[in-house]
Amino acid sequence: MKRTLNIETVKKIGEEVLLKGWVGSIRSHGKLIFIDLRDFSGITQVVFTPKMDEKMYSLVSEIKPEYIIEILGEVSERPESMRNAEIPTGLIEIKAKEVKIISKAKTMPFPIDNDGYEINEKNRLEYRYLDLRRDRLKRNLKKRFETISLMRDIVKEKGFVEIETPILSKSTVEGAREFIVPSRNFKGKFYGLAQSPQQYKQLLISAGYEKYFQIARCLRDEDPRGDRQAEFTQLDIEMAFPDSEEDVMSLMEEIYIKVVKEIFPEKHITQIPFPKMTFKEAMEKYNTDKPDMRKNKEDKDELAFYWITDFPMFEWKEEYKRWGACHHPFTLPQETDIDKIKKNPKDILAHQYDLVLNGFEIAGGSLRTHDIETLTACFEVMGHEDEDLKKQFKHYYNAFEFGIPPHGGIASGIDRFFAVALNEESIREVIAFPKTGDNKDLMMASPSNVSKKQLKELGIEISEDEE
RNA sequence: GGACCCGUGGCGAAAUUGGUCAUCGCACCUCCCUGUCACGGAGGGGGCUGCCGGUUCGAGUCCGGUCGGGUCCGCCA
Repeated sequence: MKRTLNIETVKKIGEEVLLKGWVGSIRSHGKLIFIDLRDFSGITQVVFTPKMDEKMYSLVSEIKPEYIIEILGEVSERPESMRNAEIPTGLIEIKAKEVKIISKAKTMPFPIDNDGYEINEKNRLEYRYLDLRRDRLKRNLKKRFETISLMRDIVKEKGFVEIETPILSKSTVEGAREFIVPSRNFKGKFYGLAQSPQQYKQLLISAGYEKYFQIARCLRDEDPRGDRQAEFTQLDIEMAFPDSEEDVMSLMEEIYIKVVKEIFPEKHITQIPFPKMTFKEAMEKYNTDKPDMRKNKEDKDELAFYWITDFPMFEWKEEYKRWGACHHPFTLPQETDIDKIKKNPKDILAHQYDLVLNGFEIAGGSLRTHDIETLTACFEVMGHEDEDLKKQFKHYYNAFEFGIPPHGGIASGIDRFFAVALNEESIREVIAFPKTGDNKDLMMASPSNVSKKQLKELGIEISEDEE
């Protein structure tokens, strides 16, 4: 007999069904026993009485919470007074005829039938596979999937093509610290894990893939925060021949408006079209480049999207005593006079824009430089020696020499969006297997030691003295 | 790299100024219960208070260190 999902039972009153799932609460009244059976679709109440087969009935007393069981029974409408309006299947219940225990379960180390906010995260992360059983995380991850699915549909409709780019990439001096991966074939050399698909997507543009997108995994070896993980997901977009920044911004805007309308209908957006503010104005008025522009901060359902534009091109990096890119080195300066760029880096603005939501930066993008002279000037400002630069970005320069159209794009950190949209304080609540504040995976106990053999193959020695 | 917060049975919390205070709820085990849906009732087991050291006649309660978790700054092109 084919299995019926819990949610489908309401359509099968009077029919015999086979249900499979996890045991939730068990309410025994002696002879009459109720079990809430849980599957991915929802919960159904199953009733056991002594009328059923004697052997089967005695088996019921062995069932404990979180056992996985199979129920053969009849869907029956509940008498008026016994209906439960709280659950979608509250109108019916299953009169059990047969029961089978498929998998037993130890007692859970912490409750999973609540939201789990009060449980120490150490425990939740160590037993993440149990933590994921709770409704809150199921709901979050379902919404996450629905949103990503819709995002794909929207950009696909507009002719964008999703292309996967390498995770195993190259380490570069600019940007976030990368995780590095030792090469076995070339001892002493390392890959860098991609901190974003930035260069790849620009090269795809040069190759004529005019509208690119990717639900892309990015990795950065920086210290995490409540809104940051070493490993996170971006909706990454790039397009050739944009008429202006507006082309990119309006696309991202359209995506988020649709997502809110269809996936989060209970939410309302403060202002459409999304208002714009220059970086200068934001810093002067709010002393931050990601101001929280909600009108009523008590309102859980308010989403205040805001564009911050006209970022400076360069910023002084005190640590290295040189100029660095405010966004990234490929950003197109608003100044076309190369001499001015070199002479007054601090005054140069960039064609760069960030999307802010309730005080969180949820997207950042720019038009990119597409002529070698400007690109070279920018690198010179940032103090890279010419030779050094050519080595680092050789492929990039070469590609430019073969021609690349004007282009621009944006990347949206969707974990952050989900955290805000799902009223979660931390993005860990919208990621299935997140890591701790020092990038440990408590469940897998990673990072971990590797064998001497593995190290030898890689030509790596671990020094004994750790200072 | 830095600052701050937290650490009591499986989970969550409580223990006046350091002195029978290791308590409560949930969970767990046993028994009773035919209409519950956070079922109800009776009884029971389980901790020496993250770890190490110090102060004190005496520390869960004070001090130092350490380990673990969190928040923030740095960092995050």
